[in-house]
Amino acid sequence: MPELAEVETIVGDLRKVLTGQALRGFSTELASAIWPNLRAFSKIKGKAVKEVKRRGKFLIFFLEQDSVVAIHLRMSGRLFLRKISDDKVPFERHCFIFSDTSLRFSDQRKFGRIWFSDLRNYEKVSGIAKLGIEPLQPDFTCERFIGMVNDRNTTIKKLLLDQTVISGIGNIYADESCFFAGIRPDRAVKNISKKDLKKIHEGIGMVLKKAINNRGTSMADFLDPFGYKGHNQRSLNVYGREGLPCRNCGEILKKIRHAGRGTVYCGRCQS
DNA sequence: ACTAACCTGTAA
DNA sequence: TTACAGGTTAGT
Repeated sequence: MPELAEVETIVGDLRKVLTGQALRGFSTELASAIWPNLRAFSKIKGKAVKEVKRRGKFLIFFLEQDSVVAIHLRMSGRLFLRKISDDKVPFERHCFIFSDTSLRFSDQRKFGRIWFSDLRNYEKVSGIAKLGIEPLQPDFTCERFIGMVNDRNTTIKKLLLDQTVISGIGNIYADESCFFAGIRPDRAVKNISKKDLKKIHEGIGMVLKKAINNRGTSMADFLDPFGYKGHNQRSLNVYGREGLPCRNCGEILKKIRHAGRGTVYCGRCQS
């Protein structure tokens, strides 16, 4: 479910509420989803949250004494802030307990993962170490993007979805970025001109910034830690709009399967 | 490079 | 009953 914009929304909310708060405990009903094991998580007790950050689609909690909790929500993961005494949320799998509030990890499909490690190892064990460049950081320049594309035998959508190249873009924002640039998602990157690559680079920034300003895209599932939907679904041009007219030219949008994912584009505006 | 697998639920 | 869902990984 959550891509960069949704994770950024969650991180921003959690940062305000949880920074400085001390953990009192952790419980789970899905031990197979936590690393390394439940016993290790007992060490979070008493440690306060120093910082909450995002890297790609990961949420990272930096705790006192060089401890780190990394979370990946995968497809159906959600995080909710609740009072300790509140009822369980639907599909609740794990719970971080603070002094008054608790952070509930809900995950219908059980794909989400939590890692508990230290500063020296958390990137390695969680997979964060393999992540590519952050698309909203200043070092993601157009020149660097063109350099990444260089010589690759792949399509633009596959490249955008490859977390080891650029981190945080998922199915929604890959399709939206391609629409912005007027490029079909299944175009081979070697056939894309530098001018068009520049438009894709610009599109990535525009699409992601707008989505963050809109607090994420809620098609069916995404909710922020307070249970509210994002509203970026109103700004989407292609994702989820197959069979509807293109907002730019009126042509009916097509849906294909590409990179193993549903892929929507306008056959007239995108080539 | 593509597919199945990980899971559950919903819609066609 | 089958296909598909915003993600990733381990297999052919």
